[in-house]
Order: sequence, then C-alpha cells, then structure tokens
Amino acid sequence: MSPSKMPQSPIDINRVFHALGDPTRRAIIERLRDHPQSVSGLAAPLRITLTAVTQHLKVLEDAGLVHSEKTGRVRTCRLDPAGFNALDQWVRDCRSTWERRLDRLGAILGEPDA
Amino acid sequence: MSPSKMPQSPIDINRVFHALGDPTRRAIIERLRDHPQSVSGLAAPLRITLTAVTQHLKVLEDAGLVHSEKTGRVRTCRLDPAGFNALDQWVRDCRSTWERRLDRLGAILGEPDA
DNA sequence: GTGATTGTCAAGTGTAAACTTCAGTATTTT
DNA sequence: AAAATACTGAAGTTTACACTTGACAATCAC
Repeated sequence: MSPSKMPQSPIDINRVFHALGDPTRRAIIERLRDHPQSVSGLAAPLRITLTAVTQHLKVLEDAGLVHSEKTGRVRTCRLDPAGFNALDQWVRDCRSTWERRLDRLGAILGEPDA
Repeated sequence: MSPSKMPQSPIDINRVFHALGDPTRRAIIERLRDHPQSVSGLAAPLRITLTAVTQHLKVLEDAGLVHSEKTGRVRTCRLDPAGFNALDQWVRDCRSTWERRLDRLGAILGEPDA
C-alpha cells in the first residue's frame, strides 16, 4: 500500500451519520447532486453566513461525503462516493440481517412439521 | 386505501437522519438486529438509565425505524422496515444522480467528436 | 497600485437535546 | 396484600453544536 494512495482515513460511519443528521448539510449535499459548487455558490440559497457553510463543509469532508479543492481563491466542492458507500453498506447490513430472519420464518412456515 | 391500514404517518427523512445521528440510538438498532428486545433488555449493556433508553426509543419510533408494543408490563421493540426503506431510497437517489453524471461523462469520452 | 471577490480563523452566543433524578403507574410474583 | 419488576412522566442540568461577528489572507479585476 503506497502511502501516497491513502489521502483520507477510512470512513467512520459515526461521522457519516452525524454529518447527515443536520438538515442544512443535507441541503448542501442535494445541491451538490446537480453539479459541483463553490462555497459561496452553496451559501447563496441558504440563509446562513459563508462561515457557517465552511463549517458544515468541514464536517461533510471529515465524513467522506464531500471532497473539495481550492483553485485560486475559489474552493470547488463535489460529492465524494466514499461516505455514501459506507452508508449504503450499513443500510445493506441492517436489511440483510432481518431478511435472513424472514427467511428463517419462511422456512418454519413452509415446513410446519419438520 | 383503507384508513385502518395507515397506522403511522409517512416517513420523514429528516427524523430518520436525526435519529441515526446519535451513536447510542444506532447501538440500540444494532442490538435489535439480533432479535426483539424489551426496554430494560436494551438498557442493560448501555451505561445509561432506563428513562434515557425510553427517550431514545421515542425518537426511533417517530422516525419509523423501530416499532414496539406493550404486552402486560413489558414493551417489546423490534426494527421497523419503513424508516430503513426511506433511508435506502435516499441513498439510492443520491447515487443515481451522480451515476447519471458519470454516464454522461462516459458518453462524452466515448464520442469525443459527436 | 486600489478595490472587490472568495474564502478562513478565532472567539463567543444561544438553543436543542442527551442525560439524570425522583416520583408515580401498571403489572406480575409470592 | 406486600414486594418486586418494568416501565412512564415531569423537570432540571449540562454539554454539544449550529450559527454569528469581526478581523484577516489570498486572489482577481481595474
């Protein structure tokens, strides 16, 4: 594993959920779904200061949900698949467990006298 | 649509994310993955009071992630698919948008002179 | 250069919410 | 009936965090 290939630490699902727990941050994410945005571009429709947006972006980046890079004086933000993959995995895990339970239930119902 | 078939209001994704934003509540959910539990059964491994667990359960139920019913003096809690379906849908929506973007990118790269 | 745009940092405020305590209500056990 | 079990409700505390202000840094436009 080349160290140069590990820019961000492995996703902490804790951070992901905390990040998504805030409505403003989800609003930011849904804006980023359309296309990458600058910080002020993201701030415009939200009724909060630029500073607040920057703080939200920090949380989203630490969660691996957003990636950004600064070119000149403008920071361009885009969605980062990493966090979403982790989230998807968590949901999948939850679902798989109880589908297994349903399968067992189905087996029992299917063979009532086994 | 029979009114008797609509026991809980439609899922509010806002509540779902808020509910999952707390580590203790996710711990509760992961315990419920194994099998249904009583309130005190859930409280045992957590280092908080029974009251706190009850409060967390209220949040989880309002989010449609947990369903419970009281029989005698014991309340039995189990996972509720409704909230998880809504969550899954949200993740899917997010992912689909940017995969469409990747498709467009792929199309452009595939036909550089179209 | 001057001035406008774009963002960052440090420090403070205010509120939501996670948790506690304590008192109370049903149920089950003996 | 008395005691234990399993919760529930009201009210207070304390911490976390969303947001602001104000000062500053860097880049672009003129």
